[in-house]
Amino acid sequence: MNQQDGDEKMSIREIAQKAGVSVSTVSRALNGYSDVSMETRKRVMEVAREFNYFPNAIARGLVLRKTHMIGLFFGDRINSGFDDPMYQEVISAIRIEAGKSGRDLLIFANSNKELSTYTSLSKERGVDGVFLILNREEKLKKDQIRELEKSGIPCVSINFQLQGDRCTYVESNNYQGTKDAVTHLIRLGHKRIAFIGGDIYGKAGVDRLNGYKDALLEAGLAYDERLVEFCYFTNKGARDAAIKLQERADNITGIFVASDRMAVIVIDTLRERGLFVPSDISVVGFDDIAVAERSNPALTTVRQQRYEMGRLATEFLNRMIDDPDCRPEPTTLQCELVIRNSTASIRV
Amino acid sequence: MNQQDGDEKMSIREIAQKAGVSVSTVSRALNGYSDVSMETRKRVMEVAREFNYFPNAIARGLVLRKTHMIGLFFGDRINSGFDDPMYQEVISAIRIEAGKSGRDLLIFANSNKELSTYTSLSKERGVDGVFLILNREEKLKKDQIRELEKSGIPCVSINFQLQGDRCTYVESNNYQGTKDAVTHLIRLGHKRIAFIGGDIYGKAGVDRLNGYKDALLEAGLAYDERLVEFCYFTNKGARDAAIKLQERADNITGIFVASDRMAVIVIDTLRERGLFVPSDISVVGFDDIAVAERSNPALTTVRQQRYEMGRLATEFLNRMIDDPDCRPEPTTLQCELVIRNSTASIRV
DNA sequence: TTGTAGGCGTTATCAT
DNA sequence: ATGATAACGCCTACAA
Repeated sequence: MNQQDGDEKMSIREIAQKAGVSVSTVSRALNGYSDVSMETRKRVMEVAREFNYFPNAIARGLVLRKTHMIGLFFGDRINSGFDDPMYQEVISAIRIEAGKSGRDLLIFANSNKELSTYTSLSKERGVDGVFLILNREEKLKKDQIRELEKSGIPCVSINFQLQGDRCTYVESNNYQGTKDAVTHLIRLGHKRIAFIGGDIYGKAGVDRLNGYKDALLEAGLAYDERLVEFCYFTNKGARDAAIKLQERADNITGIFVASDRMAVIVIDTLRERGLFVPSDISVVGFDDIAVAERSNPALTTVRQQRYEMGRLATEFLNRMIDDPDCRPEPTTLQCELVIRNSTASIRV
Repeated sequence: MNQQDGDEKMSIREIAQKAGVSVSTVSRALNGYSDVSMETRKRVMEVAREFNYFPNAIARGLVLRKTHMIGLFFGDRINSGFDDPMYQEVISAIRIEAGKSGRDLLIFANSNKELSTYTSLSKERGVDGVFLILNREEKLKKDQIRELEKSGIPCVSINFQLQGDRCTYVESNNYQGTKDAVTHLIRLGHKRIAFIGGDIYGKAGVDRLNGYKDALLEAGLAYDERLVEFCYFTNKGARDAAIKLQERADNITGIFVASDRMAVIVIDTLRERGLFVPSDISVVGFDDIAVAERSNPALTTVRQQRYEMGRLATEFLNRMIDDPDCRPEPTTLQCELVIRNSTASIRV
């Protein structure tokens, strides 16, 4: 009705009409097929531009079975996804890298679908592939994960294991990172070193515990169960763990904590109880998020390559999407120990 | 081909067949229409569950013209979206609240579409509404924003103005927040107070500058242009601004900085130049992100209601999507001055 | 209460 | 080089 602007509904049909060609010719011209005359193509492109026409991605997705959308599953509010500074940067990298290859991101958010699974949700939305960024969910939703592994949907996870023909994962070297951290404490003269882990159910958790054990072993230090606590990456968990540890085992002089967020809470808790870091106790964290550098004392921690994790994960997913037979090897990224002021030589 | 599991393609047709009814009956049964017998409905639902059937959202979107997806436009890498801790929490809130009303989030990421606009991208994907979380883009992409305002697409922006029948926005009270911060400095005895703004082009920037000016005015202090600097919320910008200010105007004893991230850099820069906070200079930031509390000295700052911004924005967008005639009033949320250790009484 | 048929906007196949 | 036409999976008149 409106002859001024190319607004409102503009379908391929109107473009065809305005350009005086058939619908299929428009499609071919716009999609860069070769079997269309220069002249026609030019005219079609002009009309399309003039009326500000872009093909409807929904209709296209229906027939092509490809949406150029990548799905993103997060864990719960506290532990991952948008709310964890560590994963935020991974996601940010994913967004940028996925964008470079012409894809958008679909964040699965709908919480009214109790019966749905990762697989059914992915199929409903028709995403070309998915990222899994979870934490405790890997234990809680084991069945869903198995289903997804077998679904044939290209899938990459961060910091936990996924196995299947069309799955792979990118992780940090949690073993080495933890071992380096604990060895650092040992070199500073610490012998009673505690371990506060996030969880013990996934590969990452196990790797970290093993890194801790092996560091002790190599230094000829005995492994003592009473020095080990787990909590689900929550503030309260960290606090309780610190207290429990301190009540259960005295003369602890060093603590490895599985995340910077928890490490900071541990330091607060110790301080409340009259123990100062690093003069009384040394603390080393994990992740190297922004607060680590700024907190007081500045945190000694294990840096994960956040951007690279996201970049590589995206590269892997892209490859799997583009080639059905490709299954990139799971990859482990090195961590780097960043020494700041929360660790010090043991007092003599 | 596979008679064991309900995997692979399951369309409404197969369900209809298995249930011994027509396609339309399945559709009606699953969508809770009343004109279908209890018996039939039950059978259909059973078959659907058994074969793990969920209607394809793409096909559905095509015919219904509703995707239950909400689009999200971010600014560039540095300033907003996933990379700014302040906006991350807003986005997190959006995700949760949108999820409650049964919608998923589409993050526009594709960077190979130079010719596209917010409007064309939104129409292509068929999102039901969009959020705009920008910063400097509001200046750079003015035309696109105008187009979007007129497009009829429900749209809510955060911390900047949007006008149109189907647009609204949620902002912080940037004027009052800034005024409170500067007044706080004045009460501490400061008279030479500088202002480092993020930008001056949007309403938020202007409001903050006005808050600064009015605080001075009410205290009978003169406004001095040489005490005002702008930078685009970048680390380098903050650093340069601090240096410029210090070289241009001596005896500054207080600085208002438009974001915590910049405030922290300003403090670093001053320290490098032999000026200590708060003993030599008081600094107050904006946002109250996580580092503010932990940084050294802990930052006095203006807290924005991040979760509430996201929640309210989502509520507004939901309303506009559900009711074409609804246009929620733009809303301004109060800020709270959080006093910590980066501000102190002026030395006598 | 149920089935039939048309259409949502696009691409792909097959003619021409 | 171009044009009909049949999908893609679903919903919704309309008819029965």
